[in-house]
Amino acid sequence: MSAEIHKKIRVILADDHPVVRDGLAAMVNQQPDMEVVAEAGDGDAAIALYEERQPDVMVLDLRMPKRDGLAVVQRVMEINPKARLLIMTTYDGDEDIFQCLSHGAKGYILKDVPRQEILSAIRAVSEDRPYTSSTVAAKALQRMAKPSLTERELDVLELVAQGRSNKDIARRLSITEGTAKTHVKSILTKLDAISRTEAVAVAHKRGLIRL
Amino acid sequence: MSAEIHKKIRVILADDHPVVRDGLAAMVNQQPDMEVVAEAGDGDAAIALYEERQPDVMVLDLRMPKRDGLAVVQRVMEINPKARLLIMTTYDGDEDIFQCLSHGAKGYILKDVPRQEILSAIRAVSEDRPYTSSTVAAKALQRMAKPSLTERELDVLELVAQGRSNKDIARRLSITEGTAKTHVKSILTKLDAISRTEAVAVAHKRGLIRL
DNA sequence: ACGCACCTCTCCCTATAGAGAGAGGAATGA
DNA sequence: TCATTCCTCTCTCTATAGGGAGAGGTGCGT
Repeated sequence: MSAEIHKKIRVILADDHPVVRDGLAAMVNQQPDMEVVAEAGDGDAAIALYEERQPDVMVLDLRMPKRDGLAVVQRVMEINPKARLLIMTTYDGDEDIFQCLSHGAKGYILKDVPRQEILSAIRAVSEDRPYTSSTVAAKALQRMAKPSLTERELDVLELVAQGRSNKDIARRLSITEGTAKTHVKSILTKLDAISRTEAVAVAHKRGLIRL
Repeated sequence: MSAEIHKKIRVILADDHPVVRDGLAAMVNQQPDMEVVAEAGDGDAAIALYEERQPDVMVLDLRMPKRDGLAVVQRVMEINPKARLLIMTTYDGDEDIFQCLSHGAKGYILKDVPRQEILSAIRAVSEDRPYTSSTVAAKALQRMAKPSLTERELDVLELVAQGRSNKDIARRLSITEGTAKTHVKSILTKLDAISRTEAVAVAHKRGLIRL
């Protein structure tokens, strides 16, 4: 083996699909300048392995069992504010992108990008350079111009998305029906929707809710 | 243990994520009894390559550009009613499973299964034995007890899911509002939902609509 | 102490949704 | 031919949704 002066980029892969981990690991380990030091199949494992192995880069899927990618980003950034995290996922909703990037993820790419781009992204992030494709970045910028929902509104939105009536929502949240309507109304306004069903469609597209 | 004079199982992989194809291809090619003879990144390519290479097994993702997995199943079964297709996807809705299996797919597995199970499934399907994990099979059976939506109802459902009003739906489908309401009503009955928003939630869970 | 955002509640009003009970025409297959 | 399913349309009636315009309480940061 040729003695490299520089250390290899140490990578952790976190994705709940074994096949994806295999594919990525093979790609990464084939590169002379990087290596996979651990793999995680859920969010808790990702956090534990991050602390244990202190990798240069962690590649994260968003939807994982136990703890989703965003929660992992938040926790890891608490542990190490200089962590270098690359989100690699199929979800391209404004909200997911915006939340991950604003919580400190260094890059965000979609799973359908060509092999080479994934490796470029890992290298960029390892050097603390942000890597986000232009379409993804555009969505994050769009999202910044949109009003955020409050926590309570998100509570209500989730129930609306389940098809609950205002009366039902009120009961579940221990508020009056009128208050539930008030929340629904501001949700409609913020999402620029005419009906609750349209609000659900918009919210889903933006990644505000997971059905 | 009979001498292995048999030809290898010839496999085509169809998935729009290069990483997944890589992972699968590596796994398959590592086996002594199977080999990948082609890879497709979209539905049209999958069909074209199937005809050209006549593989023993085609592994299919459901959501692909140009033509989705179900459409590929339908087309390939027309071309060759004895085709051996294995669906490998993240979507576990009743409808997807039911439709694929009833159109002749031999197996249906989820992407989060362990490596070994994927290989077992490919071997089973290559021998024309059905392979479907118990939880997936259970959903297909559940689905059989549920009423199907008509084509027109699916048209309406899609617009309902976009948040359109009955009046709007009527305009777009060139029918009266009353007729739109009739369709919505039977959708609600068939999906066992109280409101249109709940119907959308149920339809999404079952895989009747893609948001 | 003040503004500010949020959550809560109220009253009134109109538009829409959804239940119920039909009925006619077209296509399909037994 | 007959039975069935689907699509279309009509009617009435009630419940719910959603717009408008407030107002009182909290907690927060300045």
